[in-house]
Amino acid sequence: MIRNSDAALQRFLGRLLCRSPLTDTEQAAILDLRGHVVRVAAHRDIVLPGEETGSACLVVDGLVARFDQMSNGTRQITSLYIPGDMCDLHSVVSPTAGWGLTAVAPTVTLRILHSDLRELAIKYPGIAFAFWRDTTVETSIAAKWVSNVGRREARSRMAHLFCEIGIRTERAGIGTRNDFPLPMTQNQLGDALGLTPVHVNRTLQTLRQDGLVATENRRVHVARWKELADVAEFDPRFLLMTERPDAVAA
Amino acid sequence: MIRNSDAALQRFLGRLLCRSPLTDTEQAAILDLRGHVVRVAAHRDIVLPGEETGSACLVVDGLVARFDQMSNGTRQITSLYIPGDMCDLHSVVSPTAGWGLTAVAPTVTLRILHSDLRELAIKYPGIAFAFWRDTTVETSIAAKWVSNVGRREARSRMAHLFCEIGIRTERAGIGTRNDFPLPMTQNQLGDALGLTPVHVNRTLQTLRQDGLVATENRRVHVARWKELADVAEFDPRFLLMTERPDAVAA
DNA sequence: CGAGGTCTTGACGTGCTTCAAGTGCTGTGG
DNA sequence: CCACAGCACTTGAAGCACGTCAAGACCTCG
Repeated sequence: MIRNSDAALQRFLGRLLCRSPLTDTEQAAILDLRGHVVRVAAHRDIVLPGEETGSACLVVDGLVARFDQMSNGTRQITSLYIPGDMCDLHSVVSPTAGWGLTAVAPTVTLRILHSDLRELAIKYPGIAFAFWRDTTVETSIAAKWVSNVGRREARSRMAHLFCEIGIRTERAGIGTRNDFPLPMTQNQLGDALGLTPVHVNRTLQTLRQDGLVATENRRVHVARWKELADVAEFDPRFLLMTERPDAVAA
Repeated sequence: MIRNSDAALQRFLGRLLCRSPLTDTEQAAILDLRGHVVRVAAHRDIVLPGEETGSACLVVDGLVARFDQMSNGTRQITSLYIPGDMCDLHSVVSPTAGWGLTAVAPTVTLRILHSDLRELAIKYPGIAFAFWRDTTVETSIAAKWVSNVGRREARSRMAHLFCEIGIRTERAGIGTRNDFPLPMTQNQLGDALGLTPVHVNRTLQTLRQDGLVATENRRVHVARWKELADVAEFDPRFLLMTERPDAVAA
């Protein structure tokens, strides 16, 4: 249990360091954060739309989604959080807005008090900047999702999501861009892409038939990264990683 | 000229104060910011996709859009900035990502050095938090755009944009929710909503025919706010205004 | 007075949705 | 160890929202 949460904090720190320099003291302060571990079953909501919580939610294992819900009950996933991501970092400065959080797959989370995070940000300006910078990553990804959903057809849209998650999981050390876990049902994939489950299914089939990706056991295997990225018109700059993720071989 | 920029800083300060408390000293520091005024003609790009700049861009007058460009040249607008908004506040902590900025209408901007803003954030922690909080508003709006484009049909989507801009312009003191400037062509409206200009035209017509809105001279007149908000399923919480914007009469 | 952008309209095509049914898997209780 | 319930996935057929193409009207400004 403690092992898990330490590993998660380490991963969170890695994510911050990927974009922001932090002194040893600051790094130690991050790793000293405490929270309690909460396990959530797949398809269980963690925070209901509009609900306010006093703690942020660090993903230790599994997959979490932020979603918006329409009045007819259909959902749109607006961001995905993989292990090492802090779901509610922005709520340190802003109370929750009307979004919900749900466990896409069986998930382990570490709940960390907003007040603890806020204290850290006040005490260490470097951490405040790192946190701020980390939330801009979310903005950038959200903006990309807008153009993805607004201007690309299903096939390209799905390819783009695969590329994004591939790079992010690789960066988090959970998989490689060519083979990574994506524990979502086709239904949830539809919620993320703004498509119906039926069309997700058919679109996925075309990607498979063209030999671009294979899926098995909730993992995505990318057979030809370059071609997939072409279909997606994928430009990784929006992920705001200072190390060029392009560098790695395709 | 100086008058203009003072008014813009005042408006920017008002926007910050709407969500963050600032001491008198901090407020004065914001108002003391200096920049140079740049006028931009309609349809002129301010920052090209991928370009980096050393200054943020405060909208004094007009309308600015952030956009993403597909390889075939089509654009998707990912955020709109009205007078008093700072376009590139997040680039104080993150270099530009691949987005472009364009003047939707004839626009006056005030360019403020990132370094000046960063200094302010370092010197006054209250300002750092206010800036951070301000960027979370952008995230929240972007997330709402995802669900808007992903899960709503054209009519509802357009209604939602009108509601959003109505509330934001009202808050900025530029108009009321029932009558506000929206200096966009139907083409640009399509770029914001993920629709073709032709379909924007037809959709707008249905809203007009149903007596919900009227447009003239680049202004939107909302005839029946309540009904428009219903069509949009508009819930203003995502704008993160501490004062309840609902309070005002419909 | 002409050029070019903006808006409008019509006809037609298509990507995606909807509805409906059926298959296969997995886990659970008798 | 089998029966069955429930969910995920798959497939087909039909419909609709929106895109595409094309042309014409209107407006503004040089």
